[in-house]
Amino acid sequence: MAEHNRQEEKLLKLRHSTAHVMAEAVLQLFPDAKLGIGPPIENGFYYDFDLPSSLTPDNLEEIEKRMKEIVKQNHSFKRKIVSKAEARELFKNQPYKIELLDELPDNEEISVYEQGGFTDLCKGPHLDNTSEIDPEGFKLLTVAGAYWRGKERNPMLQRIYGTVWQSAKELRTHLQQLKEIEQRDHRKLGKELDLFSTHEEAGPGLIYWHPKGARIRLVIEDYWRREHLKNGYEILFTPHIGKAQLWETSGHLDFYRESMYSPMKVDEQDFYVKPMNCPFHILVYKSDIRSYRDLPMRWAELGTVYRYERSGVMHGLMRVRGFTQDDAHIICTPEQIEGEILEVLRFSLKMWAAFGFSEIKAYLATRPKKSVGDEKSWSQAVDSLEKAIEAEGLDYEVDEGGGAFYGPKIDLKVKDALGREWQMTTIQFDFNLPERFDMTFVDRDGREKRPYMVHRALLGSLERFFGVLIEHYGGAFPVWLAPLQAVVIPVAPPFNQYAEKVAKKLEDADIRVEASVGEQRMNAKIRDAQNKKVPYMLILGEKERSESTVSIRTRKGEQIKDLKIGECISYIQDKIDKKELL
RNA sequence: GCCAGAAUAGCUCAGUGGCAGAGCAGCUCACUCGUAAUGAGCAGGUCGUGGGUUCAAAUCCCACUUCUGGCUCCA
Repeated sequence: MAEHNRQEEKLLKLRHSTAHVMAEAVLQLFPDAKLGIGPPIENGFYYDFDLPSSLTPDNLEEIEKRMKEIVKQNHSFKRKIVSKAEARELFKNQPYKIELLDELPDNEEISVYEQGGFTDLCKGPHLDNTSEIDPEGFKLLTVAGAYWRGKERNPMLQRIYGTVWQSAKELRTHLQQLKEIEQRDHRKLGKELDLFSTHEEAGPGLIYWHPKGARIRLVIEDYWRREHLKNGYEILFTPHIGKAQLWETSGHLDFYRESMYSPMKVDEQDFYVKPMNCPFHILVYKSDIRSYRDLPMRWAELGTVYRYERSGVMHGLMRVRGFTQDDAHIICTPEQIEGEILEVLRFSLKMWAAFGFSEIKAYLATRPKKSVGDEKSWSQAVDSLEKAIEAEGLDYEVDEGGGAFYGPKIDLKVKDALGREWQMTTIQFDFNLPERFDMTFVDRDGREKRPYMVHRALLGSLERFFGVLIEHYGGAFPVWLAPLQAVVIPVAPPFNQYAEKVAKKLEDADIRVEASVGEQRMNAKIRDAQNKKVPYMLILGEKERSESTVSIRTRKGEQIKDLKIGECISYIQDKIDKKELL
């Protein structure tokens, strides 16, 4: 562990120091550049510059070349402590640095690092010498706009992102990884595999599910509904729009308006498209007097919501304006809450396992400064969340004060096949809506009491989940999810009839299958099926026809020969039932 | 929303002011072929949209739309 930390520490220094070298190179090439900040980040570093003109890819190459020269000059990184006045003199031409200086508390030690002719205001730590940077171990990747200190009112600087590693070999591995990420990009695969699209003429951030994508969604939804019904949930369907008054009661028009689509006027009334399902579920709750005997209520809905996202933030399926949440609301008594939370967490983990995700980390967000609800409820809520995480033995972090104003929450991040974390599941207390809607239940003592309410989405949204799923599997879905599970390929046209017969039998056994009886040659058909990432290709010719068998070729290229048709069907069905990859 | 870049055939892309191209996919025809591309032919475009400059615009300029990389945002 100590060794691990030392490695981390070393990488951090390397990255931070390379950022300084880049800043030096930029200043040499553009003496008027004003420096922002340049920290190390995951896999590399960035540095922000205020420059009179925008940087081009050619500039990046120049900068990179200059950096290599600097590195080879073996400058040492020298740390110096200076007074505020000295620092101010040192950075008199660097307004952003002066701004940072001004904000440092007076008692704090001010350090600067110097290498070659370049000095930067910096806490450190750094390497001892530029020679510790492998000139073939780094690469500048992209240039992007970034607001000074992340504030929208501030000027926009140009940020150069770079990656740096201890050796050229590690850099190559990282670049290979970036290529792999690009290959698996759900937008690219979505097009190649004909899964979904968006349309310029119809509006951004709105997803069209094509037959193959929709097929996968159907399988996901079917599984989701069945599991919910098996786990004590009821399923609701609610409308897509509601009157302004409803959103006033819920508080959405006060706190969430900028994320909502503009209202439409119908019969002199303003109607809003729903950005959330909760108020609708609450209306169902309030349609009757509820007894403690009725609780807990667990109501789930695949509810399609629309939220206004700023134009620059949309991203494939991951960030959209219209999406379907796998939403549910649990309404229960305070005594029931601990058990309910534990059940939700268990259910969630089961769901993730089914879809092939096993590395999961929890993030517990507690009470922020501004919040509603009493102290006792909050601490009970946080307590039940924490207990559930611990009972499931999940790795977790606490985000102190990171909860919403209306309640604490657990978010789950799942790790995909490339080791990237995605925030998906959220389990969220709500002390606000039950109050606003005056939700009650009649308790054992005959008195009306306020129930607890928990929002939860396991997969998050179907769109985003689908995006993650595509990238996790690189488009090669496990058999149970694959839109097409098998293709029957005759070696030549005379066996078309037998191919169709086999396909029919699989179809009767609920396997999604096609007979490839076109005029192409067998090799072309195999290639075609391979490119579509169909799990199984069933090859057949004279031998198979005479013996009523097939030969399976998996998309990994493995062959299983001479299976009777019935054996082939049970083979595939078994893989489907067990939710295996192949 | 902001900064920067991009948009050419269904897809991937070439084309820097002078007749709009290629490969794949599609269609037609031929072929009895055993585990990743058989061959030949045909068809396919208001060069994202609108305006401007020019004898002439895919190409230069302006606006808009959408996408990409970031920033910001995500009660």
